[in-house]
Formats: sequence, structure tokens, C-alpha cells
Amino acid sequence: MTERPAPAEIVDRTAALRAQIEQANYCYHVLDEPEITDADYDRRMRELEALEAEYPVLASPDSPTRKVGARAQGGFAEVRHQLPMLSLGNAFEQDGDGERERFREVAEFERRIEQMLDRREPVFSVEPKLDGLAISLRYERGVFVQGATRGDGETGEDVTANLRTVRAIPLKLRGKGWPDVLEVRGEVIMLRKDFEAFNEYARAHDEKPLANPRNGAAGSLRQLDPAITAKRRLSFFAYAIGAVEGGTLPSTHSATLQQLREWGFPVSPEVDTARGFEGLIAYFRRIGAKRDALPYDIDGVVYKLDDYAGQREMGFVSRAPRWAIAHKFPAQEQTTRLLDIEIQIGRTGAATPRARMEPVQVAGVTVTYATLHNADQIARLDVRVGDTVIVRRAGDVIPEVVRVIQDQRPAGTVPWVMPTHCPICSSALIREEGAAAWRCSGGLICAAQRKEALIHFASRRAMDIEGLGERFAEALVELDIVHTPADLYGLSVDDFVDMKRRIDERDGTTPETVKAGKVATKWAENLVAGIAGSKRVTLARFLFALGIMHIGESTAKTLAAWLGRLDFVRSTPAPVLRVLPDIGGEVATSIAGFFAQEGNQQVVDALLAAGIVFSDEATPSPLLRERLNLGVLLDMAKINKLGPKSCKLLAQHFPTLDQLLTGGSAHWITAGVPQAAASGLENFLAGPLALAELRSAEAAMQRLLEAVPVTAVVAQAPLAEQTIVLTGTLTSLSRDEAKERLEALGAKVSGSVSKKTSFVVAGEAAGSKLDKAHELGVAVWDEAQLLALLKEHEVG
DNA sequence: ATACCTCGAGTTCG
DNA sequence: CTCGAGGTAT
Repeated sequence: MTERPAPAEIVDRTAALRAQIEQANYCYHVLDEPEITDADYDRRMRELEALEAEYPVLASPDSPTRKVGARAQGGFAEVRHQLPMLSLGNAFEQDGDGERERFREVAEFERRIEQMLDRREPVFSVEPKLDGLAISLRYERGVFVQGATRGDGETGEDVTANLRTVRAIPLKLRGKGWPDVLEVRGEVIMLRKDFEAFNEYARAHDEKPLANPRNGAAGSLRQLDPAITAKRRLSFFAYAIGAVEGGTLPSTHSATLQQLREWGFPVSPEVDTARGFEGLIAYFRRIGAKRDALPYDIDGVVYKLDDYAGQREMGFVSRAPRWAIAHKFPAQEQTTRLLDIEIQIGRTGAATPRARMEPVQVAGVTVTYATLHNADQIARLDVRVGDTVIVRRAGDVIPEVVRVIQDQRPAGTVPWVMPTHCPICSSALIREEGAAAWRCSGGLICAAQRKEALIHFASRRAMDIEGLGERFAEALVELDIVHTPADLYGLSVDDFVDMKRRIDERDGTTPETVKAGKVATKWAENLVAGIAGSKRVTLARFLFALGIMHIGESTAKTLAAWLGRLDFVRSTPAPVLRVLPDIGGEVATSIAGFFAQEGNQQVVDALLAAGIVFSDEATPSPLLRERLNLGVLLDMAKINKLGPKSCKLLAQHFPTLDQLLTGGSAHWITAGVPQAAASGLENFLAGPLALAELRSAEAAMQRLLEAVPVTAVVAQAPLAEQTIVLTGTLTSLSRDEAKERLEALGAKVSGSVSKKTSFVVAGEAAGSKLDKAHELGVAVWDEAQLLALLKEHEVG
């Protein structure tokens, strides 16, 4: 075969790829600071391999395709591997339908073996692909004599001294029958728990934490001082053998691993055998499902033809064996281009920047947006429009921008600045003092805020309007059919049908309309029924639905439980609200401020007029009697020099404001109040505004106390004083349901575990909260115990 | 003043 | 789920 010359652009591309790969190798292997994602690296390597295969004239002995890894940094002696350490070909998931299509590379790998060996469904030894550092251990007459990193596959670094400190590596082989010379290959890794422990220690001692467990393993192994390596707990798993002299090994890989186990090497318990393509994919799925639960990080699985005779027959292509392949999980990190930084306006007006990106597959889903949190975060990352960025879907589900690849920044980019005006309503964006967040000052003028407010109002935990999802809430606001939530209750079936027609027209989705006519009517009827059905609510849900800043579910419940009726909530001034538990200055001001707005009061009136009724309005809590008196109000006013003791004293002698005022400074002092406190109070009362506020607070207090029932029937709830935390998935009831039923029994259901927690109910797959419970010595119940408890106390 | 503890708010995709 | 900030106990 004659070698055809390569076009100039191919020559250039090849050179560029080699340079990039070389640079990446250096960063990854020598500096332990990866510059590009593994996915990118693999992509480039494959492109280069393809080009070199197509144009053999371009092949060169110093191409990165001929070696794995880069030259070692000084400090360790070089070790030449007696048998080279292999690298494996990779298989990734492809686009397409059906397993054979999506796992095409695995299917081809398996079929090639079937054809070359003329065997149906060959047996494979299968194992997880650990994300650590590959090493080779040499044993002579059963004694560990040398250990080396893989290096470029031919030559590695002598890290014997460090490896001796790894407990999982046997210094002497157990049992007998081992060959005179035995090379064992495997992976040095750091277990997740050891990684966490190290970082916790590092943070506490102001040392640099490790980026990930792989870096932990690599970095620890190349410490020049073995004492440091010893302090970092490393683990080891064996997965292959190298040179063997003066002895024999079993004839299959799986049997060899078993033999290694007997000689004292850790072999991953996930190692198994599988038959044919179907067996490989089943294993891939099984390990994938277990991935997060494994004690170490893995980036895929490895399939090896089990019998050595077959392996010899298959042989190698360049450096990679044809009898083994690494099947990688979809990458957790990807690079993509940042197209724009958009501003999102939340329900409270919070302006959150988010990145719009070239859509990219990350860990199995297409990611287009990632939050950038706030302006500070953008500045920290120095993200600019046009940048190439690394996105990740880490532990949880939310995509995030990890960092910018500075090298690939196009010319002419500028640092991003927060816009000065809301992109939706053009009102000014303002930043509260000391706060991280910018807010749109538009309030209800802003369609974005109205939209989010409506979505919140209709949401499951608020008014729970069935059928009113985000999409329609958005349309209702955009078409200005609904301006405030109260408008919802005046809408008819026809209005909704009309709205749907307008949306369809606008979106150009008309073809369905004719036959959809009937469907649309049905849908509108459901929606109207859903809205009507939401009219009867608990006071707490209603208060939560209003979307008052700082008022979440919990605070709404507190308000409802203590004040009992909407009238009181909407008319109680801030100083009185502050006596309620968990309500301080900020929250009280927020509530009173909300109802001080005429427009908000009108919306509430309109809702009541539309037929909202409360299923649980009650009298204010009798506990108010103990909490609410003039002394407390004085204390809340934070009067200069006037402490809680003086306040209490004053209230005892002068139960009303009038009595206090007629008494005057001299009487206060006779009552036992210090001179300084008395003059502080005098100065305070001299301000006309302060006095007016106190008067209105006192009036509100009186109204409340008058409404408190005289006969205090305080039935002790069975679970009063209990704080319970639910975690994991419960099988026989939802978490919300469990919460509701426990609260009905008087318990407090909290979201986080602390030493105040009475007990934790752990369902299936309970996570960090369960660990925390163990750590703090908090009792842990299972679902059966919870059910028994509910059954015991619930009536009926 | 300080150290916890808890709640609220925001977040992406299917 | 996680972070920040508000509230309370010390």
C-alpha cells in the first residue's frame, strides 16, 4: 500500500492535536492539575488516532498516540517495566435507538472477538474501572521488591518506598505456589471516606484540600517523603498481572484474580464474569446503578476476554489489546461555549445571572442553562460571554460552571457587568447593603415577578390549584389575563379556551386546534374546577401563598397558630408580631410592611370576595397572655439603657401606656427603674413617631388579648415538644403525608438534624441526615416504628 | 458578641 | 440539596 500525501490542513490539524494532547498530559500526569476534561482529551486522542490511521505518512514515533502519560518529574528513579503496562481502548455511549446502537462500540468489540475466535457469546471477566493511579508491583520469591507507576507504559517512576506504606499492598505473599517472579498490576486509589477525612483535616489546619480522590491518590504517591504518604490513607486493588517467571498461573483471568486474592491482594468485590454482549451491558447497568454507593470513584467498567489463549489469539492493535475495552460512563464534566449570561428575575425580585450555553450532554442529560448564582460568583470565575467553560453535574442534579478555560478565550471579550435595569420591566436593579443579591425594584410592575408570584400562589404547598402549571401561569400573566392572583377566580371556561387559542396562535401550533377544540374545553373545565376547589384552604397555606418575603411554610404556620384569624395577621403591627416565636425584626417588618401596602390589602379583599374561606380559622392562642404585655412591647422597642428587667418592672406597675405616661419619670424611679433607664424612656417617648407606634401596638395587643378565649382548654398534644426529622424514601406514605400526620399530633417536623432532634425517621436510601444522626447520637427509627407511633396516637 | 439552629429561596431537566 | 441569613440561646 502506497502512502498518499496528506493535505496541508490535515497536517496542521494533526500538529495542533498533538500539541494539545501533550499539554494536557503534562498538566494531568506531571502537575496533577487537569486543564481539559477527560471527555475532551479522549475526543482529541481519537481524532488524532483516526487521522494517523488514514494518513500513515503522518505517523511518528513521538506522537502522543504512541505513549500514555508524560515524562516523570524529577525525584524518582526510572523503572522500565519488564512487560509494558497496557492502555485500553474506550467505548462511549452513542446517540441512537436501541442498545446495539447506543453501545455500538461495545457491540463491535464483542462481535470482533466472536468472529476472530469463532465463538458464540464468549466469557468476559468484568470489573469496575477505578479512578486512581495504575501501578505495577514486583514480587521476587514472594517478597515485594519494587513498585512503579505506569508512567508512559514502558517506563514509570520507582515509588517503592511510598507503596510500602499502603496497607492494602502485601509486603509478603500469603499462601504458597507463587512464581519466583510475579508482577501484579492494579490501581492505587483513595476511598471517598478517606478523601473526605483528609479534606476535613486540611480545612481545619489551613492546608490545601485535595481536588478529588484521584488527585489525592496521585499526589500522595509522588510525595518524596514516604512519611507523608503514610499519613494519607491509600487503598489498592489488583486487576492484572505482568511478568511471570518460574511458575504458572491459571488459564483464565477470573481464576487468576481469585488466585491473587488468595495470595493476599485486594480484588474489587464487584469483579464478575459475563457472557456475550447482553451480559456486558447488564453488568454495565448494574455497576452504573451502584456507582454512587461504591466506596470509591469509578469512571466506567472494563471488559476482558477471560481466557488467556483467546487473548493471545486476539493480540494487539498498536498499544491497546483487542481482547479488552474500557466502557466509560457518560462524562460528568463537559466543555461547551457560553453563549450569553441572562438575568432571571425571581418571585421576590432577586436577579440571578445564569449562563446559556451551547447544549451539551452531561451525565446523560442535555444541559443548556447553569446558574451563576450572583455577580460575585461571576467575578470569581471571571466568566465572560464567548468563553469556553467546563460544566459539571456534580453530586446533585444542578449543572454548574466549574471554571473557564482561559487558553481558549477568544479575543475581545470583556468582563461581565450586572445590568443596571431589569430585562423584563426596565426598573432599576438595586443591591441591598452588604447583600450578595441584586433585586428588581419593579415589584408588581414587573411581569417576571407577577409570573413567579402566580406560580408560587398556585403551587402544591400553597393553594394547590390543580391544572395550573408553570406554562399556563406564564401565559396568563403575559397575556395580561391575570394581574393579581385574585383575578384567577373570575375566569370562566371560555376565558381559558380563548387563552389556549391565543397561545397556540402565537406559538404557531395551530394544526391541532380543530380537533383539539373538545380537548381544550375539557382541559379548561378541569382548570376552572381546580381553581374553585382551591377556595377552601387553611389559613397557613393562604398566608404562604401570598408570597410575603421571609414567610415560608413554617412561619406561615406560626402566624396561623398564634393569631388564629386573617384579620389579626393583616392588622397586627410589627412590634407585636415580634413576640411570636421565630419572628424577629426582619420578618415582622416584612409582614407588617406587606399589609401596609394598600394594593396588597386590596388583593386580599378581592380574594375573600371571590370566595376564599378558611377551614381552620380560630381564636388567638392563649399562650399570648403570657407573652404579650406592655413590658414586652417596651423591650422590643430597644430603648436606650432600658433593659428587659426594667421593662418588666414598669409593666407590673403601669399595665397600660396611659398609666405609664401619667406616672412619669419620677414614678418610674420609685418603682425601681434605674435613673439612666428612666431618662432613656423619657427621651424615647418624646419622639412623636415613637409614641404613636407604641399606641398602635398597644391597641393591637388589646384587640388580640380580648379575642383570646377565657376558658383556656389546652389539651396536651401527644407529640408536643418532639422535633422529628424525616429522611430517605418512605414506602407506605409520602414524606409530606408523614409530616402532616406528625404535625397533627403536635410534633415539629424539621429539615435538619441537630442535637435537639428527638429522633430521625430513616426510610430507604437515607443519606447525610442519617450519618449526622449517628454522629450526634440521635435516635433513629425505621418506617415501621413511625407507623406504629402514628397508629398508637391517631384517633379513628 | 458569638455559636448554633432553622427556615427561606433558588435551582435544571424531563 | 445547599447556601445564606434570620432568630435564639448562651
